[in-house]
Amino acid sequence: MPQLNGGGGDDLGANDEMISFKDEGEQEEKISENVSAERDLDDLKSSLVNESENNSSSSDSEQAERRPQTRPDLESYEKARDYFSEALRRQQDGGFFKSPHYPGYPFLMIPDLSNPYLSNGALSPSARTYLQMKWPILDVPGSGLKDSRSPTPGHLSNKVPVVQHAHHVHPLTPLITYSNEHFSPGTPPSHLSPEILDPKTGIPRTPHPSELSPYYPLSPGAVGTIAHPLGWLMPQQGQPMYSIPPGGFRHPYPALAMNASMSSLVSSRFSPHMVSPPPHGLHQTGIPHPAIVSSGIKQEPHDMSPSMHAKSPVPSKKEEDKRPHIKKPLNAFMLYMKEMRAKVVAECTLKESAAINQILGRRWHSLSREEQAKYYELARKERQLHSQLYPGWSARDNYGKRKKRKRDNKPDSKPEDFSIRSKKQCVQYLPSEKMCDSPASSHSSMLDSPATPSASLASPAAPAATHSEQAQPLSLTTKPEGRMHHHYSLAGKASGSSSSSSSSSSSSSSSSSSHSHLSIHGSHSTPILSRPIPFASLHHSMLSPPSPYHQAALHSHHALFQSQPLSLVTKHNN
DNA sequence: TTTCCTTTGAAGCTA
DNA sequence: TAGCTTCAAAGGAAA
Repeated sequence: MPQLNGGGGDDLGANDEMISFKDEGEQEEKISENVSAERDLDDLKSSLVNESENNSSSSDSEQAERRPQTRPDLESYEKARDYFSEALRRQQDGGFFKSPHYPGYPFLMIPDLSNPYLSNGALSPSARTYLQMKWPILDVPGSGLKDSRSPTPGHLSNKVPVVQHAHHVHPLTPLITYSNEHFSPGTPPSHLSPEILDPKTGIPRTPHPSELSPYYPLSPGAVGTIAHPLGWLMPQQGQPMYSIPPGGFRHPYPALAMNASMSSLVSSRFSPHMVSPPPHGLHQTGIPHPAIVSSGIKQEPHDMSPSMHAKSPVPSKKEEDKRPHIKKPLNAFMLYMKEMRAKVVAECTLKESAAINQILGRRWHSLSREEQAKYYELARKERQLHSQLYPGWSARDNYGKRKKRKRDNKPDSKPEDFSIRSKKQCVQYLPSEKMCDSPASSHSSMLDSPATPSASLASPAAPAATHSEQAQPLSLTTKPEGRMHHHYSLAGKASGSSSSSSSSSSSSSSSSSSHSHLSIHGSHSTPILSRPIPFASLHHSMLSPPSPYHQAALHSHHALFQSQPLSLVTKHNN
């Protein structure tokens, strides 16, 4: 959401972070973000179970009432115990699950990138500081850069026996593209070492390539030829986001080559003049930007041939096919999602990305404005880097690369029809009341999200108007159909006010994902201001002073949801 | 094997 | 310019 600075720039926007997702009747203090997150997960899981179990028989209210009971007492107890113990442990560990530490922004904190190490080989304080930042451009899979306090996978969660990559990945690891440290000839300082505990032996070990950041990963082939230093570049979660084709590193000691090229990369990125796009889609460093992928949507690293260019002026169809697919830079939420996904997965057995994404979306909204601002800034940097690496690239280039979704091929579907469809589909991942309240609790984030990253940076304060969507009763409705926004556009146009159409009944689902329905959930930033400001929003954002606002918002939020929440939750039966 | 689902945000497109 | 669409990640589920 565009930062409305008019209001004095102070954050009216950070309200949502103050709104914790609580179970019905839960009034106790928000113990910790972890706990609430755990609850979210639990709720989501429970709701999923409930929905499948109660799919066709129970009414919304019934289900809502019954829902808490579906959770066995024992399980609840254990979960609660786990929550607290986990929260306590994490606090003791330094609060890994506290908001990630982003003391500043990389470009502001690079005192001496060319010589990060002290004479004794230790990382200089300045360099260390830099490394702890997220460097959007330089992706250091070096999860090892993670805060030393970060728990190792082994103790992060006892629920997940397997190594959870993200756990030893620095929160912003995805953005750390390259680090001198990682490409230095020597072994990284112990405190930055990517060591992780072997789940079996408990002995620290060098993480497997697959456990490292996927952001700028090497191709499997490259991996095999590169020793430790480049291990930092290994994919984290199987599928590399950005791959380096074989031959990407031609230097016998890629680490050295990378190290040498680092300064040029850094300087080029932040020097006044732009860097001309490297040939073959490779950066000057010889490492392609993560966004470069082969022509296929999900492409393999080896698909990229040296002959491929990031962008050719007038490519023929054939050439176009061969041309590497330059992915869009990740936005703030995507960066956050990449970072947190593994954590969410680790915290629960839930594996479905759709469900996880819902949780992540809620968490995202629960983040403080400052925390979100960090991601926005990182995303901005990422875009900046992307634009520098691929000056001619446009998001349009990727249009049509994906196969059109079926729903897109239903132009004549009427809103009514659509709603029907949505009812059937939305159920699957809908966590019930929890999900419903999530939008309400979250609206702030979108409000907070800067229209432009720079704006957010300049004034992180969130626009007051945006808050409006908070506490929107309508937000309690369930999500109809994924991708709804595509369909909703019809309804939105017809109704003029999305809220009216979607809110009409509990059955009709509003989609948090629906852009046209933002007024309901307030999930999208940009258009919000133009839309009617909900009463709640006025109440929350306009009338409440920034500081007290959090409290007010929280209270309002709870009051609102306690008064009318679950009834609005609809269950769509398949 | 392909597409869907789900999330938010950025950018492109359209009227 | 407002509003809508597409794509970005991820991985299980469904077709």
